[in-house]
Amino acid sequence: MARDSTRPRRATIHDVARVSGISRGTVSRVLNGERYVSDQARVAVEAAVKEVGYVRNTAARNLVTQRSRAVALVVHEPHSLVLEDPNIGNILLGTNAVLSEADYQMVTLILDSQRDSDRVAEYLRGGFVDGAIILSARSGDPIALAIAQLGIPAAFVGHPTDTPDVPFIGIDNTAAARGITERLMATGRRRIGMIAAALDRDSGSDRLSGFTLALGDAFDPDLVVRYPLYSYQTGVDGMRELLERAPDIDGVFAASDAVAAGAMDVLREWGRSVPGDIGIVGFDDSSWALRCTPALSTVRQPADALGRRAAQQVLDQLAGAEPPSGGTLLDTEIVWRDSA
Amino acid sequence: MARDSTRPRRATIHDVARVSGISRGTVSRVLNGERYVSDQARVAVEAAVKEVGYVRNTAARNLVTQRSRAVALVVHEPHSLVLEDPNIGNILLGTNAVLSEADYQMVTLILDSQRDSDRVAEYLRGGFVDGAIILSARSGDPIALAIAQLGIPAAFVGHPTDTPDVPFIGIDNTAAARGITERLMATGRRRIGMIAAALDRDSGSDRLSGFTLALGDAFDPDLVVRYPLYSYQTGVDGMRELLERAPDIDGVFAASDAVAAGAMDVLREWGRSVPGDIGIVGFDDSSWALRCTPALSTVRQPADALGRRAAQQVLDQLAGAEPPSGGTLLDTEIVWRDSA
DNA sequence: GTTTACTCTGGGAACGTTCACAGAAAATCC
DNA sequence: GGATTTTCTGTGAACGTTCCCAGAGTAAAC
Repeated sequence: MARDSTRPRRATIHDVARVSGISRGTVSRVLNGERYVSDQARVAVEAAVKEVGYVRNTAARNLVTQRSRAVALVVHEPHSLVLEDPNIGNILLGTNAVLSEADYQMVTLILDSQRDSDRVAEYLRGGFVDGAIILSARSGDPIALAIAQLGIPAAFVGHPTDTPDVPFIGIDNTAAARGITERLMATGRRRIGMIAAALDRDSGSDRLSGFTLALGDAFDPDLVVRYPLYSYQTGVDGMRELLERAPDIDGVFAASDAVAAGAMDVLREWGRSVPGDIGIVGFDDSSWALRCTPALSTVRQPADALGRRAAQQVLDQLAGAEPPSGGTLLDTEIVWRDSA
Repeated sequence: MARDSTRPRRATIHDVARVSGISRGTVSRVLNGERYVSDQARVAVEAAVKEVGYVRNTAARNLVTQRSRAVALVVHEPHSLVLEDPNIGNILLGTNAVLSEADYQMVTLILDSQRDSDRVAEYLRGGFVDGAIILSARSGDPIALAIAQLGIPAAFVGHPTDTPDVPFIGIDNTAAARGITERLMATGRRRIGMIAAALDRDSGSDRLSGFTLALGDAFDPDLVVRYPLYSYQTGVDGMRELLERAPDIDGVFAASDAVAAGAMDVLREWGRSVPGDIGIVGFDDSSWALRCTPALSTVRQPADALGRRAAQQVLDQLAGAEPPSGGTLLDTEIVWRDSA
């Protein structure tokens, strides 16, 4: 290619050594801010670095130090969900913030199919990254096993793992769901239903468990409808089904804010007032919540903090800390607004 | 750290050579799928690779080949917008799909402040990546200049650049806005307003230009309200302002779907029927559009394709192609639903 | 004044690949 | 059957760092 011939060879540490009249070893020490360097040498090196426009070659350094200063963020979700899920973006930002502050790169791996899954294992084994943060909704994820076997510093975001060696950062979906359901019950509702979703994921099944626990004896299995996805459409379909099954329903716990939004639109359509006729609560405190009319009561999930904590956990392991067995559950918070 | 002592040294190409009884050079040829390797040697090497669990050391390869097989995705947006913008996620997925198919890594750099901007330039110069894809909403972005100076293979997503050397992939916001406005006029509306947003970005100002062009002599500056962000709240505030200024308004072009959603909720509040009393159109064809009632007529923006094309453009340059001067504008499509 | 400790420097070796080259072996050509 | 081409293989060198060691100089301790 034409541009290669015109682009000058990049300056190396040897150029800096030559120009500054200081040995390669000392230049390296200056570059890494080590002790035992005279001021005189430091100044000379810094001047030479500027003069020749030196910037360190990452590959060479990685080769000799046997690390890459990069951490993978593995997003193991069907592609469509990556966009739907209001938390993933925040987790990503949190992770990125912590890593870049520690001068680490974030390498994003988005994978869907089984084929990809093998590819990822390959990367992780290949030393391309020093550690990994895995976003995965399901327990028993094949990636989990690969990570545990590799013994690479890692952390899961989202749910307890089967592998005690790999720590996780998550929230207690069961307790949170129970909490907001109890709060809904405390408003005096008698016939409370749930639009459950994503029961193949821990978050989905745990939220249903929490709901069941809260209701106790008052639990009526007929008032639970089940759908595969956390989505607006799930809310639309689920609310219709609930209204047909139990026209006297007066409270609904929607498995996510998006679900709640769909449900509220159906309620409006059916002429039921919220919170007058029926109280409704969601989960996530995503941008959906404020956009509903009336504003949605929901559980705030600290997505940004999840990402930050996971990144920090990996950095700690990289610094030599033992990974805590088990994991960390971050606190959720009930945000009570006007929908119930 | 304890785990280091237990973790065995990783197998190298030398181990493969030793076990297979084939020389290092030939092993390398097998690994890279080069010609001039006997079947016998190939089989022996493949067996040995499996036996010792060999996986190539990326750093060593990068060092000698002088490339990293990684491309940076630079997202230059305030953090909050990264989440709000319905297109960024799709662009990211498109980019990721193309890169990973070509066996390239995607390194995501999200930056906000000026400090970060310097850091990114440093990475790009440091050979950490072979190329870069830059998502930037504004022309005149400082990153643009840095990229152009570096002469590193790159592509912009989103808008024309000031730097002719760096190609861009975008859409023609002006033409698209003009198109949908004309379509709205064709439904017989007489008093059409616009809720304009993000006029500091090319997309925002171009959409306003398109609107102005479409209306021609019928353009009434009083019927344009301006807000800083593409958001639901902008739609709420903007629609109220328009209704106060011109109670007889019968058509609205909202600068984005989110804006349109906010506007529609205000219209419902004010008792104006859509599309009976007033027709409304948006922009993006994001998940907002279908979620509105009635479903929103809007302009479909091929976000996934934008990401794909940009990635392909960078890969082509990496393969030796000359970057096209100027750029590529992808087609948009009017999606006509029920809101107008 | 000798030991001991600390500070600073330079250069060899190594990290794990790929590439270029030379030469052997096999296939093809006249 | 010799010359030429093609296929295949092994080895030395290089990529640009960091780490380690040896040694020189200087300061502190006895």
